[in-house]
Amino acid sequence: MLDDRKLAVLRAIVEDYVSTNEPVGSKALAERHNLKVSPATVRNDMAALEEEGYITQPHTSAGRVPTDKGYRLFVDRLSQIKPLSGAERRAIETFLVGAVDLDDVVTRTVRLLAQLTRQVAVVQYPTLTRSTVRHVELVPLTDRRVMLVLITNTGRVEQRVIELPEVVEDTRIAHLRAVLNACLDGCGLTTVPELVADLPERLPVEDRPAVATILSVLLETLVERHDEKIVFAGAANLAGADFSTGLRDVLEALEEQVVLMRLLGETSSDTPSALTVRIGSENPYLHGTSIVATGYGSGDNQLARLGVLGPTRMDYPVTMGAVRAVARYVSQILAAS
Amino acid sequence: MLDDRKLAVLRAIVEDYVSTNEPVGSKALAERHNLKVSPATVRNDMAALEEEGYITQPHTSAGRVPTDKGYRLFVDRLSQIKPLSGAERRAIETFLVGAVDLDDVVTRTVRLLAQLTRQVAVVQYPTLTRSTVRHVELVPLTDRRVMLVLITNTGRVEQRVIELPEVVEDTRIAHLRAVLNACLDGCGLTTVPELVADLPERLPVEDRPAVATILSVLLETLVERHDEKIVFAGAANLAGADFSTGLRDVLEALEEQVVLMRLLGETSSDTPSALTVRIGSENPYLHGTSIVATGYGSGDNQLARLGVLGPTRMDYPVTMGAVRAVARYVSQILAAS
DNA sequence: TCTAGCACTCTGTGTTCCCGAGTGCCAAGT
DNA sequence: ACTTGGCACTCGGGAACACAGAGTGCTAGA
Repeated sequence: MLDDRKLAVLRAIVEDYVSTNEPVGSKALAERHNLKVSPATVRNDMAALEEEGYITQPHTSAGRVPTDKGYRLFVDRLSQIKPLSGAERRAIETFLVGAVDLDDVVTRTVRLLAQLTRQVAVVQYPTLTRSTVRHVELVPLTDRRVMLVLITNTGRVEQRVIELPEVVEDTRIAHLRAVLNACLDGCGLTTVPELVADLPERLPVEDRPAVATILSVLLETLVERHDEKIVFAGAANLAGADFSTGLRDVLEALEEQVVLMRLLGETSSDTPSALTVRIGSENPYLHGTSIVATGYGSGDNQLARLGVLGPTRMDYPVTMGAVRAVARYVSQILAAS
Repeated sequence: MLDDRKLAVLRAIVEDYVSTNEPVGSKALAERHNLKVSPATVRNDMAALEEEGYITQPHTSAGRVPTDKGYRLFVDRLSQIKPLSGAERRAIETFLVGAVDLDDVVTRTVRLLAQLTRQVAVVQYPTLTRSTVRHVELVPLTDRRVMLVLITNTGRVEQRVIELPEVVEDTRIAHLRAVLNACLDGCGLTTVPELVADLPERLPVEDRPAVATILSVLLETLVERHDEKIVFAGAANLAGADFSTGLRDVLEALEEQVVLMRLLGETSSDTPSALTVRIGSENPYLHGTSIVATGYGSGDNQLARLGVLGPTRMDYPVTMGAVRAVARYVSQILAAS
């Protein structure tokens, strides 16, 4: 059905269209790529490719443009991920080195990725799910208020101000802190609920109301942040490219955490570290845009996802290379800290 | 030079142009607003206004459009800030109530403001300068690493991982923590440097290298965050409006902290709580856009600034009302917590 | 199976034309 | 001294039209 030459033609069409942004005709194709056949032959192949739904023509007398299906075939079988240049590698290193905390790592990463791909970069904050408790802190503020600070092994810090139901002395707070840390230090966040379940019973009865309040806030913090924060950068790169779906829709999606989450997520959960490419109408919500994403995190402990979003007409090999490289570097940085 | 009627004409021109986005002609003007004069008279006034530079015409046979100078006069003398409707007030309250921490307050505020004004909202994080230390925490991670956590009275939390030059026992860390808190608790951040200056000398000599390291990181944290974080929301609202300066430039400015800072800031520092309106070419960097901003924070303790950014052709009375109202509510929330 | 030739079909562009909104100015009216 | 109606003028933008050029599909021949 699709012999080698037809595939070569498809590849050429995708490459030309991506670089010129204009429908590509048979003549130009036969010249620029050294297929050693005439335009007429190319035309026949194009007719076949169109028949199969890999390409289409905007109007009767125009060149051909790849369809989503065409891009899909191109990504799956006709292209290979392009590794970064040395200069780009160095840029990544200098950019990420010197990040002072997790916030900083995420911010730098998303900007870096946007700059590298000249598209919109999206980075999900590392999820709490797989991380462990490094320290729990209870800071007395007044005699009725304490601040709960939760520090995880990924460097994330969560804090909450808690109104206590009754006055609690500082020494008791200090005791409770010690108990909590003894109980939770180093434990996975998902196991926290069971670990603290019997805690009130092991403490003096007069402390129980306060403990209950504190624990409920602690648990709430865990669940609440379970749906994660996502940041993006490079919106300016949208200005040039035109989307079939309005620019407005894209910008709205970017600011809508939930939508963004679904765009990034929805991965084949068996291999989270693999590159996911979602092309055009394969996406929920935003048709007309493509997404290249991957998980990051050290080794088998995948923390979250990052990726870029751009027009369907994007340079997939280069973009995939950049996303993969950045994910690796960030994983490395996070593992080291 | 400018009698009352001419001013009324200018006001009418601004209002019509803002609502229709089309150059407004003498006939339509005389009809829609009940100036009780004929189009011809209006034309004479328009000629005078144009002479003075308050309005201009895109081409010879078109209606008039306000100039930056015209908007300036309108804002300063011809309009009054429009208070919010009851529904809008309630929206603000329900939106801001239930924010769990400072991050959350800022995030909700910026979204609220964007939604309310249908433009791009910008909020600067409360600055550390005027705030005070509520608690300093030192958490041992390994025997060579500690985490420094700084909590301020505005609910802000800064953390840093510190590599110590030598192994330090946990008890010493605990002691140092106590010393630091005794020394700094409740003090203004700006006074921290002097307060800790003689600290190494008051401690055992063998601890001094570690203390020096920790203090340097602490001081660095203070200065570094002095230039502040800024967030924005509502970029989707840019999609409709067209800017004379390219959309791309605006998006780039939004992602460039430094530029955004200068746009928000640069206020008459004597009355930080007053509304600042910067119109078109009055802005640095982004001509063709206007900015309505104000300081927020409790009473005389102005913490930071917030505002909105939009096309020069914006509804100033409404926008100013929204900005002022949101700033007040946020100040209230922050003061209460 | 490939190639060359040919007639056909479009889009995009440049040209021309014309309508109408809006203006500026002048002379007459209050 | 201001206001008003009248009038000629200007200019942008849309409609109508022609046309060149790129690209295609098809058929016949190598």
